[in-house]
Amino acid sequence: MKMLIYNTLTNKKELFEPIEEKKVRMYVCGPTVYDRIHIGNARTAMVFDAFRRYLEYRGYEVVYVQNITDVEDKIINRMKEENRSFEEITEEYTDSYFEDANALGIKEPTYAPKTTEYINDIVEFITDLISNGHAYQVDGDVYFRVKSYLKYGQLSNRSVDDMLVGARIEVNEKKEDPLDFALWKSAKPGEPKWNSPWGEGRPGWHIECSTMANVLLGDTFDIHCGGTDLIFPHHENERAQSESRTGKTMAKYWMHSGMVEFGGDKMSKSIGNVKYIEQLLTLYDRPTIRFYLLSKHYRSPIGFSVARLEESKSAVRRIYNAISMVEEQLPQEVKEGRYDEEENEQFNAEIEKYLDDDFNTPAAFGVIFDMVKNTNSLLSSSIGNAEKMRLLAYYHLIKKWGKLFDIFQGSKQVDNRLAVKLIELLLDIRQKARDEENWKIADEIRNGLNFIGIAIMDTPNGTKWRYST
RNA sequence: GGCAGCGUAGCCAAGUGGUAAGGCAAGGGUCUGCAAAAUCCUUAUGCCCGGGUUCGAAUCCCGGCGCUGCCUCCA
Repeated sequence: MKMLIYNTLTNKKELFEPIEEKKVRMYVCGPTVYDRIHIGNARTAMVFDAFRRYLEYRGYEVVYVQNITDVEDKIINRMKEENRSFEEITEEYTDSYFEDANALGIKEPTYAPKTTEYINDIVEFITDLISNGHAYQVDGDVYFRVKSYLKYGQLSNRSVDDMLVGARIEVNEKKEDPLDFALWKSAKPGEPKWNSPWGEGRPGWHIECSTMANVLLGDTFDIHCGGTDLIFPHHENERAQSESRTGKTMAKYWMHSGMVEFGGDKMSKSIGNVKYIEQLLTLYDRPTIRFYLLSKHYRSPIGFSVARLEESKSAVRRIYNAISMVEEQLPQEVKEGRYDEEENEQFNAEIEKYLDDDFNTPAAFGVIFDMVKNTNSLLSSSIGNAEKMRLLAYYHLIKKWGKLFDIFQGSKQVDNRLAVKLIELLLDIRQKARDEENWKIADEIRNGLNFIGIAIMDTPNGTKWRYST
């Protein structure tokens, strides 16, 4: 097995070789808890969670760290705007993050460290940087000395000289150099604060990730992930801090997921095109949203629109229908669990081939649809035992990958016997109406059931029903 | 201006040297009392434009054009 991943640090696909043979340690930049998460936040979380699932499928033990940033300017702004306490805000949005992530089928990280619980480690980290000359204190602030880290700019492919040309660098007379960034900020009245050797204050934006990654994953770990918008300055600065402190490589591979674009504009708070996951989940189910987000390569930008979600909904339904039809037509064989192993292996290998190549989920989905097509084709013709075994090979394989990526739900289980009996009763009545060619009554029942989410299919083998999405 | 990347059918999207996967939509069948969120088939002599390399290019090189992200709020 050879797995390739695109490394932002080198701008090319590289053979993935974890530090420890069977273990992968990865860090994903998680949410700042000042608001509900939107589709863009969800993409990053979902893409790397899916990649984690695949690594686990491939036999790696994955230590997956995704932080919760609960100290940050945006939280403080929100505090002021809403006149609420710091704790109220961070607790509310930490809870809502996990609620939304859970609803999307994103697995719990191995560790979900919060900045506020690592203040001592952060202070220690900064102390080390000051003592080895990479940081300096001015009044109650501490800044990182960018020019002391020779590789600064390597991750984001820019030179220190070019950065100085940019006009957006904040003028701050306390800094030795305009490029230097804050490790520790002294507290202003009313802001959350912690004690430190430099006085009361709070950590800067980047230091918490460096610290928590170091504590939980060690000086050098395998993969550092996040959205492309974090490459600069966030990841560049994290790397500078960490490597200046340890003198070692922080992360072997840097993976970045593309942005979600809304109407040609990036989904940012300032534009106001926010689609909260909370809202989205009332309109589309989890498999549809997951399929949508995973149906484009993780590194490319993805357009967000109702049309795209509708497409995904139809596509997922197609997979689901094929699976359901096999279960309906071959219930006994499905239970027995036998299938054509050669056929299964062949298609499985193809899916793995694509996923091994920089986690190409859209290409892998293509293979699933090939199997769906084969399944439907076999189902609609009279077949012998060999074909049946092929059919079952597809069935089990589609279910396997569908489950791994959670892109379709299994048959929706009916948990209400009374409801089922009522549906069956209505279908009996409808059948009687149909026998008498009373189409008005028959259609009324069909439309009525349809309205409450029950789809009716008249087939040569009788009337079938299923839940529609 | 700098850096990274993108431009493939009506829409979405794989493919990065060997002759264009897949999805949605559409059209035509099947099924049906009519239907369906069911199913089958069909749908790019061509991959932004112009050169070049090659037996062979969507794929590599050069030059354009257009688009996106980042350049201290961002996942």
